[in-house]
Amino acid sequence: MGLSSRKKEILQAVVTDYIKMAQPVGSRTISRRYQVGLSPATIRNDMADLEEMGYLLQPHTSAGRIPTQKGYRYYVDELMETADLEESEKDKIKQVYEFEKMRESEEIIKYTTNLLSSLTNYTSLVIGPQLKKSAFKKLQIMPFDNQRALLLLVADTGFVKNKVIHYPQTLSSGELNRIVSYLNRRLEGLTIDKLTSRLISELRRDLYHHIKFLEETFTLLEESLAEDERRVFLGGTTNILSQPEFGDLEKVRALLSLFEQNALLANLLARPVAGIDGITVRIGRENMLEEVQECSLVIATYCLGKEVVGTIGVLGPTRMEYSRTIAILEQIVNHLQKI
Amino acid sequence: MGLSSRKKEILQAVVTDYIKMAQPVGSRTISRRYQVGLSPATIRNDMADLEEMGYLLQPHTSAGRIPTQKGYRYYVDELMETADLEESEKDKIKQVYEFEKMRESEEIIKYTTNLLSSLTNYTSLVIGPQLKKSAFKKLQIMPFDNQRALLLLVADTGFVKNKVIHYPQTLSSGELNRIVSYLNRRLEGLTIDKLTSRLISELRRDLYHHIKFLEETFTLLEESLAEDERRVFLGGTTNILSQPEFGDLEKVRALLSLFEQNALLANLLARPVAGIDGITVRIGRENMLEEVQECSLVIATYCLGKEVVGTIGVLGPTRMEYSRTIAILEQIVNHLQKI
DNA sequence: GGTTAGCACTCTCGATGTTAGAGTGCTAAC
DNA sequence: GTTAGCACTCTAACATCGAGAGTGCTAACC
Repeated sequence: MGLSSRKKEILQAVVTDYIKMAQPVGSRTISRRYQVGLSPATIRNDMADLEEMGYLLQPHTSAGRIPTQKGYRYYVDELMETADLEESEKDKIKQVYEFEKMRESEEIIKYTTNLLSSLTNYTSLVIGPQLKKSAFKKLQIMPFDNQRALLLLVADTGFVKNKVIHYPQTLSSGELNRIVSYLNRRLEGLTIDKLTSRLISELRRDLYHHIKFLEETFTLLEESLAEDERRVFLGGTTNILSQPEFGDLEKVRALLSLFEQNALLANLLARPVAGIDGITVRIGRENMLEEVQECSLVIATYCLGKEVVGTIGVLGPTRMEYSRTIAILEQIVNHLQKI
Repeated sequence: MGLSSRKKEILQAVVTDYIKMAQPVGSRTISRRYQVGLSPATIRNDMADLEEMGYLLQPHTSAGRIPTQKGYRYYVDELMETADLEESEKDKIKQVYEFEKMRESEEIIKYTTNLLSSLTNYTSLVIGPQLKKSAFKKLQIMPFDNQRALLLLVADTGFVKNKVIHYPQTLSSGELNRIVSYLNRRLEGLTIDKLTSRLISELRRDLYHHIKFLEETFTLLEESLAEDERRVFLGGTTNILSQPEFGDLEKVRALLSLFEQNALLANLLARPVAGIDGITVRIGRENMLEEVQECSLVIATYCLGKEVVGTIGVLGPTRMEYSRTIAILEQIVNHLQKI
């Protein structure tokens, strides 16, 4: 892609201006607003070339140009300068995580979504640390009456899953205790994702006379795995409505109903092929879902220790302030890693 | 309000037709579509009267009439006929609750919101059984290491609240156990809303050397109270977008951002002065929040035993299918009560 | 007196026409 | 290779117009 340095400059100017103004940018605008020292006519020639190469397009014959998705991609990969956040913004981030330091993880996630959406003015998506990756700590059964009991599953990261289960009246409390302590012995210290169906059927064999009762227990375990993976927290879903590209109610509808479908969202955030600094940018049609083909998604993953534990992303129009968004994500991930 | 029976008939026709068609209804339409046996001219006269009395209004001089909020109120209170649901709809409701019978309460709530919004095509709001009203079952502390522990609060309805707390290293495990069992003894069987600040300070006095540590425990208790009361589950938030009255993006924005604010929503559903069958209808400006002054809210409460435990509501345009919505709510509440 | 037919009037909505402005592409000069 | 000039194109905004729907009023009718 050997773009001449002048073409790069012009492309950069177009993208920058369009991101800021949300309006097709013409040759005159560039020559006035950016110190390229070129006349509109020259710029026009280069813009015509850039259009032919697929980086720009004209909404109609006599309008300015707007970047294509290819244009944004080139901008993100090659032209974009890294942004600096204002001190006040850095402080804001810092405060949130200092103030909320000792809260449980769901709280942290919620605060993160809010923070992220309010800083970026786009929609934020956060997937928390996965139960999957944390180690099994304890399983406990707490009887209510002689039919129902509360089943608790505790992970060493402080996660708790709970479920009301039914158990056979024939089961004596001594027997129950033996089963529970047996399960605890077998599961001790395992990370949850080791709890495969193989292990489960092994356990089931060992405890075969209580199958029905245990079934519910295992169901909970399996469910927590599946469910946990999919739970996406959203923030600032309305922010995206103030973007001029969403003047159309149909698009809004499509997007909002996507927001109601956790499974799809989880998919959207999944498999980020790490780019620079572990941040991935997906522009328009690079996203698989049709509803967001006019949107861009900036995704970061954060780690505790070595494992990737969470994903955090920002969804905005393709005309997104990429560099700023990336800077904000980096800051936030930094703070999250410390917890 | 002595409306002549003919005027009632006409008012009813206007409301019914407008609810179905979403278009101002004229005198000709009424005389054709409804068998009142009157000429348009007569109807016009009565409509002019109804307008003067404040039940109808004209969007502009030469359009048909639409009901005012006063008109809807009169319709709901006096004219509306109770609707019957289709068998298939009743079945749908039945199936959901049979299939999900044994699930935990959060699941039930989620399924209810979905069911309700899909049946009505409006937005559904559900507040679950309040932790407040359930009885304290057990408090448990599970140490992770010598600084942090997991605090579990279990209610007899199967609710679990959990929090990671920090505790002083100086605290021996024997002492910890004594404290926990002391708290359990004191709290046994109390409903959570009895756990007032008076009781807390009493407990605090008794255990004054461990104040700092316990502080976090009590904070959790108090938080669960407050938080729990506010948690509103939403369903079908996008449904409302397909209503013609929300063609305006600004209204949509206002409404959707309201949906993000749980506290406001909880307030909206609060203090329903029970009407017929425990169902309350709030039309337009009868709602306190500005964002929903062009919406109507139909609220039902459901009970387990004697206490009111939950609230369930439907938010739609003032031009809502009141009778149908009420019928659906009644059905669902019936099923909920059985659980 | 209540009801109806007739008619002139009003207002909206969509289609059509017009204009100003922005931006282009091309050509010719620098 | 760059620039100035100019004719051309397209959109967005505004005004104009006619059709259609529905009204209010008046006068006739039962």
